[in-house]
Amino acid sequence: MRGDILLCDLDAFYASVEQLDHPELKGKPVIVGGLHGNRGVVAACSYEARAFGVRSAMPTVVAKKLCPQAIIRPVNMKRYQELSAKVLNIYESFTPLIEVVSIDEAYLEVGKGRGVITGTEIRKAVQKELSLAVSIGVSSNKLLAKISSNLAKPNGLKALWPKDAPQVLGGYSVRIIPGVGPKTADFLKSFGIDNISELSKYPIGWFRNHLGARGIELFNYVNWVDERPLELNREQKSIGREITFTEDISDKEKLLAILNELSQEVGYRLRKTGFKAKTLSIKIRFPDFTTITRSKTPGYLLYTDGDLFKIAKTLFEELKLVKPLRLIGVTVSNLDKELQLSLFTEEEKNEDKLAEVIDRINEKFGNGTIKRCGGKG
DNA sequence: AGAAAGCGTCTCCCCCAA
DNA sequence: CTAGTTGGGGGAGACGCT
Repeated sequence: MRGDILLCDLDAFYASVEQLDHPELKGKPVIVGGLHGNRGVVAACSYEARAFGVRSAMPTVVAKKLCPQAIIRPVNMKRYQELSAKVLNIYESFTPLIEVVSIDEAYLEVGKGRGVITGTEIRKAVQKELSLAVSIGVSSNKLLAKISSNLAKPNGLKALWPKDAPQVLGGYSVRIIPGVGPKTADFLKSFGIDNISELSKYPIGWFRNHLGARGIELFNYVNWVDERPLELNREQKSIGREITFTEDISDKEKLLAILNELSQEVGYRLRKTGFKAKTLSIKIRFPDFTTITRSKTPGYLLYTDGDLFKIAKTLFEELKLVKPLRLIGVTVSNLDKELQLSLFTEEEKNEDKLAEVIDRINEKFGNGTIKRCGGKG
């Protein structure tokens, strides 16, 4: 039997960091993101801004109408990553069983019956050491931990166990279930289903018939059954870069030049993380917002800027575009770390192999089993 | 009604081979 | 010999997060 599951979610993370780094913003409506000519959207906003109806993903022009006095800050991803790492360090001092979901969110597993006390201590530690608020949901599975973390916000902790869930959650919209977005909610509404207790009346066959494999998962969820284990070593599956132009672009040469830039940026990040890619996709958005992607898996591993751009260019030209574009992007996926031919020098290669061997042995027999004698490490 | 970033992952569908 | 099944890979788009 596994232990208690915690979902730790930093409150209004980007906005809170801005308020932390710029104390004059404390207590004020803050919007992070939202620049980019007049085409920006809100990436994150403080609770003071939310009081005016401002939300993530809202166009800045709309947010400004709702809250003209909001202070708009650019995204400073490096800083957020730095603080996120510090938060993870604190989590690690409580348990080694951590699944990092995103920059501001992680599942933790602790001893059975220890969830509430550990969660309370974690909240205190993060507040004391980093001055950040973290909301925590506690349960015996990931689903209810996630849902109760949302009920705990802002700056709270809530435990919710499967036996209490029907009573506590029955009246809430089906949208509280992660994975039930606007489309699924609309579909359910066409059957007159709005809230959790209505949905939970349907038998498994109904879910299977109407929603397939996803439906069976949803049936389990709405009965508060969720056996998903924590994924402790999640590896990145794709690397991408995209840009929305401040004004639509139709010039093909210009678009190709931008595609080249983006390919180089993706190539740099690919090599920096030691991956090679099997697949490259380009993404294109037209002024009317219709978005398409096209991808290619050329049969050899991609890692040089030249190869990335070559494929991107081919995909772009195959589209025979005539309309102007609003956005263009490049993404690589099917990442491969094993079969890579190193770009490093021979010496660095040996250095890497040695590091790898040491890592393997320590993994197998425990840390500190072997170490390097002097030199690097 | 009008406005809509930049990441990333998931899921559906198709095709092919065993 | 033919039809159905399964599993993997590729491609496209939906979805979710700040």
